[in-house]
Amino acid sequence: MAGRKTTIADVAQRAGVSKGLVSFALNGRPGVSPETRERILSVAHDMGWQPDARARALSTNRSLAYGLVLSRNPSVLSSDPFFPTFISGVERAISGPGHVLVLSVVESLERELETYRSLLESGRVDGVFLTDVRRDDPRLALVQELSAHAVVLGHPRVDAGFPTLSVSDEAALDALVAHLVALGHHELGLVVGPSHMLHAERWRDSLVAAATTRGLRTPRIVETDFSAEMGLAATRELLEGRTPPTAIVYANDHMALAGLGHARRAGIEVPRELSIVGYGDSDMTRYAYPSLTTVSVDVAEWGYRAAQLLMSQVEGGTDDVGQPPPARLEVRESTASVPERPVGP
Amino acid sequence: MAGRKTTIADVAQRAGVSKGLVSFALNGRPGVSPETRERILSVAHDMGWQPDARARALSTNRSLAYGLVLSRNPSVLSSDPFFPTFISGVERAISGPGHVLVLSVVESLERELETYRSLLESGRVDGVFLTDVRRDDPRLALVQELSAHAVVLGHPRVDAGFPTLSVSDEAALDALVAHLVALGHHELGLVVGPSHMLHAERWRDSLVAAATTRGLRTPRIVETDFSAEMGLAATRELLEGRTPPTAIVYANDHMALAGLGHARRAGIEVPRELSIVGYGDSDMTRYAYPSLTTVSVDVAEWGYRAAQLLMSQVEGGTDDVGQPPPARLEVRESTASVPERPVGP
DNA sequence: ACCAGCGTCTTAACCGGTTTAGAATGTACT
DNA sequence: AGTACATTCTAAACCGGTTAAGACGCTGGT
Repeated sequence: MAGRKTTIADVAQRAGVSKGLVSFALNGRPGVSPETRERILSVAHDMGWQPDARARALSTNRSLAYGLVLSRNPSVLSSDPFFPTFISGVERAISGPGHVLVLSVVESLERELETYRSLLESGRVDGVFLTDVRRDDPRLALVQELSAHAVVLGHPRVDAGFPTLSVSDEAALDALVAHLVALGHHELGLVVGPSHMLHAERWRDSLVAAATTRGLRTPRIVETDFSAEMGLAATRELLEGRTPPTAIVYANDHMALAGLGHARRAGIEVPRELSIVGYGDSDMTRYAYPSLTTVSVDVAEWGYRAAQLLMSQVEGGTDDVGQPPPARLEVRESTASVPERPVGP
Repeated sequence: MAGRKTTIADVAQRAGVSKGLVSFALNGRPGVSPETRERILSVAHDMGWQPDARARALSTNRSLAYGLVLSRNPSVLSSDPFFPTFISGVERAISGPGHVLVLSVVESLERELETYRSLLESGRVDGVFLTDVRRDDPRLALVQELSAHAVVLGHPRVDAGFPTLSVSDEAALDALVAHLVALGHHELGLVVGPSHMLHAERWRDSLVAAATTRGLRTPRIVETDFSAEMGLAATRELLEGRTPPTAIVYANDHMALAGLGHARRAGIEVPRELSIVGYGDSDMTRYAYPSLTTVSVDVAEWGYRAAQLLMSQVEGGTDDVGQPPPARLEVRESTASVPERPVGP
């Protein structure tokens, strides 16, 4: 009894009109008399008609789908709150109009590029999100070559012709440095992300700039891949130096938490002997002890706007959805006055 | 100069054959002479032909896409390592064959059901993953009604006719209880997930069973929604009771970490005065201080097999991919001998 | 009475693949 | 030579929608 799915032709036959008219009626286009439209709609409803996404995609040359490809390695990905949050924002924007997100996780940059290419060339998606933009990122060239739609997440330093959406965090980072300076800190340590990622580079530059304009020495910098493991190693490296920093700022929260764990294990009291600062304001920063001072970024809103921007790009509109709200400093328990004597052996 | 995408018809014309034959050649089907096949393939390659996923989906009635709908609230989702890890496993299985994952995040159970329905009815996906199965879960009826393909993540207690894939954890949970008993613990606290979720219920039952068979009193149980926030509240509730437990087992790692934070804040030393156990073995358990004793679940492998199973279901095959490896107890620093005197005021 | 113009509806092509029926050709067998 | 059969290929229908072009009837103006 299940039978075949009811198609637009079934509806047309039952309503006694042509396929084309049914299509017009269902899409609310003019040229259908009110009574007929009414009848078609009710027949379609009675028959439980649902549009076939594939057929529609083929004839309109629109999939109503958007692609996101993640190339972070699984272990970083698992503890990174960015993507789940970002995605939930994206969904909030696209699910209303019935659009859909195609997500891909890959293990290498080559596969990442291939995946973007195949998603776009096969017409599976109408546009893509580009996150973690790198220097000379081949994805920008690819998207341009395919003259596809894209939204870049990151900072406008990227000179590609794509709309860009970024959370401005200079002010928050400057406020953070001001906060640390007010607490008496002179020696900052920075645990940064991979320098080939533009946003990691920019984050570092913002902090260095804030530090120097506020009269601090150039911070010690250790580069990581954003993983908790490297966050831990970076912490150790910083603390074992000749003049260990009295405050360490991490490029994400879980590296900061790993650093916090290391400090405690090494018998260093946080924040009395060492101040620790995260980035992102993920859920766990609130529940750690001490709770983590961090920089709050409204990632869901970022995703929401990025999706809106991408949709409007595809529609050909030039809607300006506006930039997401700037980052905010969130002072919690992990930062305090600098200890009287430097930490260390 | 970009021009239109090259279609199969372009290739046919250039190779001097019919559309149909090109299709046969490209799909490696018999009935094409070796030389012609060769020629067609090389022409297709030269012209940079790529199949159009939409057209193929329409004519084959297969989208080569699979759906996953998450209905957890964004804050839980952001710190939950399950899904990113699961998804990375899924991707590893499906991306080879060129299939794709459609991900959706919704805010309510009604929307969840609607989303599954629309994904399946519109033909956007060929099958779905069902996670977090609940009692009388309407999704099972839905999938059956649509006679769609699905793989259930969770335990075979579900009597639906769908293939089920679950990580067996009874042995690990029993080993965990044995471990705690060996350390002298008598009073266990359990921080469980929502009781309407079958796997939460099952997790609780397994632990209660292990506890009673090992001669412990029935553990105190507090139910949560898996969020760190409720994990914290549950910890407080347990510790403020008349006879507080000497060990608390949490249904996931980030609740355990929140509990750990609370204990430390309350001046309770872990593990000297209180043992804490997580579940899932997420990355952060290693980097916390003390590092968290937990139950290790190979979620990526679970996702990998689930995807394989789903693909084989859709192909009509009855491949048995086998169950994922069982959970393992991972003893770290957060469990130790029971304190001489009970904790508390 | 005629034509213009409008609103309503149908026809048929089209999107880019897959697939079935059958044509054309060659080979083997009787 | 005639038939049976396999191989290779073509033509055309089909998947389920969208959409351009045009048919048809009605109204109103002259």
